[in-house]
Amino acid sequence: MVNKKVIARLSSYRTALLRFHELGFVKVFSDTLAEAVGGTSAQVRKDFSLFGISGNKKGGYQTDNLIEKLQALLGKDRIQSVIIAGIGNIGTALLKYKAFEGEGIKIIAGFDIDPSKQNKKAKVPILPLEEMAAFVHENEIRIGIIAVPEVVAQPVCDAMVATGIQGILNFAPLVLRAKPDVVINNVNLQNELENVIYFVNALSKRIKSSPPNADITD
Amino acid sequence: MVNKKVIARLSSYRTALLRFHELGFVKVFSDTLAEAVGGTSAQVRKDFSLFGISGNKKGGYQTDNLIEKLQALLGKDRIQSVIIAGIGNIGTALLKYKAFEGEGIKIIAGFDIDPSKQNKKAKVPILPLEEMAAFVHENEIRIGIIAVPEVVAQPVCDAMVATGIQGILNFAPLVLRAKPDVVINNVNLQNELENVIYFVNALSKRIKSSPPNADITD
DNA sequence: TAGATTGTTAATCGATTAACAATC
DNA sequence: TAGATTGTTAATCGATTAACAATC
Repeated sequence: MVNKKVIARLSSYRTALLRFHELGFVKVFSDTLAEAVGGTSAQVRKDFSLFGISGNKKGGYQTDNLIEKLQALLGKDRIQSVIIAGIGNIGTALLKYKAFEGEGIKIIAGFDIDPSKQNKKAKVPILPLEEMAAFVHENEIRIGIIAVPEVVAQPVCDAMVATGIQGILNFAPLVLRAKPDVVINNVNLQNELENVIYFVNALSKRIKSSPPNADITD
Repeated sequence: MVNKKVIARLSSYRTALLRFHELGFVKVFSDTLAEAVGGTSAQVRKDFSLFGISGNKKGGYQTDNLIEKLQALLGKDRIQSVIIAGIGNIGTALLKYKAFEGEGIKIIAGFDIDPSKQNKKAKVPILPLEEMAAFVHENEIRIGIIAVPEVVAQPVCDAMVATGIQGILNFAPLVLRAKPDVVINNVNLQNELENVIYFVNALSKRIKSSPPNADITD
């Protein structure tokens, strides 16, 4: 059963492995990797076997080989070109986000209705929304980021899907709907912060009142 | 068992309910709410019962009463003051993020080592990191956001925890460690995008090759 | 009242972990 | 070889859903 959580762990393994590789580790054990990401060795092995990744019965896993396989699974073996709709606060931050560059993620164009934000000549051109379809076709883009205001997020999503985009990372604070063969990952910054707020409150209440309660899990 | 996922659903219920309230709904059924957030009615009722929220055996739930209870649980019944460390791309975006304002989340100060970013006189002052402890104490801040570069994220986290901050929303691309009574929510933008990339690839491969496979779940 | 909906228990489903045979 | 580690199966754990008695 491959779900979001498994893939998130794969990302974590990869990050840890890059560090191990940097440190000169030629091989790595499920145990070591588990400790690095805060999991169990059984889960590490299970996850790998799910993707047909195997190690050596005694010698663990070859670090570079393992990294390569994870890179391929996560699409890190080539540059991923994406577009972004909405050049506001979040959109601008993502456009300039350094960490994406080193990770093979390239935002190759932005789209916004506001003419004052448009700039066809910039290194990363900012274009009017109407040009999105043509751009997506011409550049064979499959993935888009939505960072527009809430009220226009669903129509912008519909427009993206209409161009043939297959995956969307959404920062607008609502759950976008699309046909089932489009992958949508909703990141809601308010909700993430609300989550922290809830558990901080719950924890401090617990200290004040009596019943100890270790129920807060992920 | 209260975990992150339950609280995330509470946030979703709240958003849906605000819309229903706007539309003039006085009461709402578990069924309606479930449909709005893409869940089941049983789960809605289960979630509520977990927090001692009850409705009427026939009449469903009172919309305004329900909203109020969720607000209180999610800390929306008062202004939540937070600070942010790292005034780079992400940090700046969050500082200006409109959606926070309307949601009772107030970033009341930023911290950065770069003197060119500091500005004690701004409406939201940007201060040197060394002043964080004093500021946190003076203003009784319990929640911080980390948006600093990866290499300094853990030390900044340690510094925050040392000031007494109890909850952290982390955007640096690594899993922060802290003592167990500190709540940490890691949001890794690269990983979120990697997730989309993986499923887009997996989906397109599936179309090309034969075995249909509905295994991609959340 | 009859019908509809809640609240909760029991059943199911899925994900994680423990355990151990295979084997390098 | 002896010891250690993988790969996988079975056991456990936890979360979701189905079902239904209570009841408005």
